Amino acid sequence: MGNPISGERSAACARISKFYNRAAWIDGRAEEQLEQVAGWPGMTAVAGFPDLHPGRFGPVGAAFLADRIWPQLVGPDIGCGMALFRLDLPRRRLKLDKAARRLAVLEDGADLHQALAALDAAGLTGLIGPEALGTIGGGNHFCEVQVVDEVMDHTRTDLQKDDLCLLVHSGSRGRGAGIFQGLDDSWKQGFAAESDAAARYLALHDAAIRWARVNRALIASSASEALGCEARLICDTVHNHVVPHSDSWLHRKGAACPEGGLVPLAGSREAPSYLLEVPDTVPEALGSVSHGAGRKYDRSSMHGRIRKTRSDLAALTRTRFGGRVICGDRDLLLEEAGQAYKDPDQVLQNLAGFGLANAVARLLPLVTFKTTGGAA
DNA sequence: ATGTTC
Repeated sequence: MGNPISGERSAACARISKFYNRAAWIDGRAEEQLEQVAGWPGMTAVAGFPDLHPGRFGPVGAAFLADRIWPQLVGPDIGCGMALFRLDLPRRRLKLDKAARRLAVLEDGADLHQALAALDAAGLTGLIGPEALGTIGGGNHFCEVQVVDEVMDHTRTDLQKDDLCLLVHSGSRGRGAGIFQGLDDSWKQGFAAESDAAARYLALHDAAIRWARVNRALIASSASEALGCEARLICDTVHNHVVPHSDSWLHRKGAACPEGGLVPLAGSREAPSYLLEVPDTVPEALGSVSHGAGRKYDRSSMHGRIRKTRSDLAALTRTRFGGRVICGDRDLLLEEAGQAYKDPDQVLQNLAGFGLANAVARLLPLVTFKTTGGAA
């Protein structure tokens, strides 16, 4: 990665706060990245969370406070986030294989009329189009039916054990990536807060954020319609964005911004997810918290960790909870295997230990939808 | 991450 300003030595390193202990699985390269970014010009504070892992331009699972805007600390998927919905479908009415088949409608995206109406309601008409709206995308994105396994704090939710939920992880699809790639090279040194380049970036960024929220809502709408029920939003939290924060700019990269004091923490297809309450009482955490378990192993290394026989790959489509995984892309199926991710219970233990979050509910995966198609 | 693509 390296400091993007060659030759310029930063006067001082930002304050670095690490919210994990020795028991946490942290890749040394991610910590090196955290320390390097802390030395970038104008950086005043950085926070690393227990899901920390290496990224392209800096670590993922971290928040960065600076006097300028660094688009690479938001990354290409501007507006990516996790939205959790409650489904008004009794668990006994969910047939896993039938649900798995019906969720294939997500491959098509949203109905065009519905998409245009949703964009209009979000004030995006004329700013950003409906193409790919309602689609999940690739990588770590998914739409997952989950069941509430236990409610730990009934004061923060009306969820009950055995309720069904939908967790949607998606972002701005090609929009954010296009915005990032379309920037002139001056982004490599950060945008001065008052510059025209910053204003142009922020306008596009804000539209991508809103588009990504609409995208998650439409994914949930399509999924719940396919399952014959309705989805009610619990919270929708963004984890890739830059926002004003105490006279500076707060960058979140794989670090969630709570909504109504709540955040979903995604586990994996082989591990629980959690609904967290975030008291926001630790200023060094920069109003942020983990959005998931975090990768343990990078994508390429997963190809050497799992055998690719027909039966080994078939085993990846069933989970230890008896759940289903729909992923017609063989590479993606193993790159996103449960073992590629850290233990969410360990992540939660660290967050709770530092006073950043408490578990409200534990949810188990039942149907993890990625894609029907892809590589043969 | 990606209207990515050997």
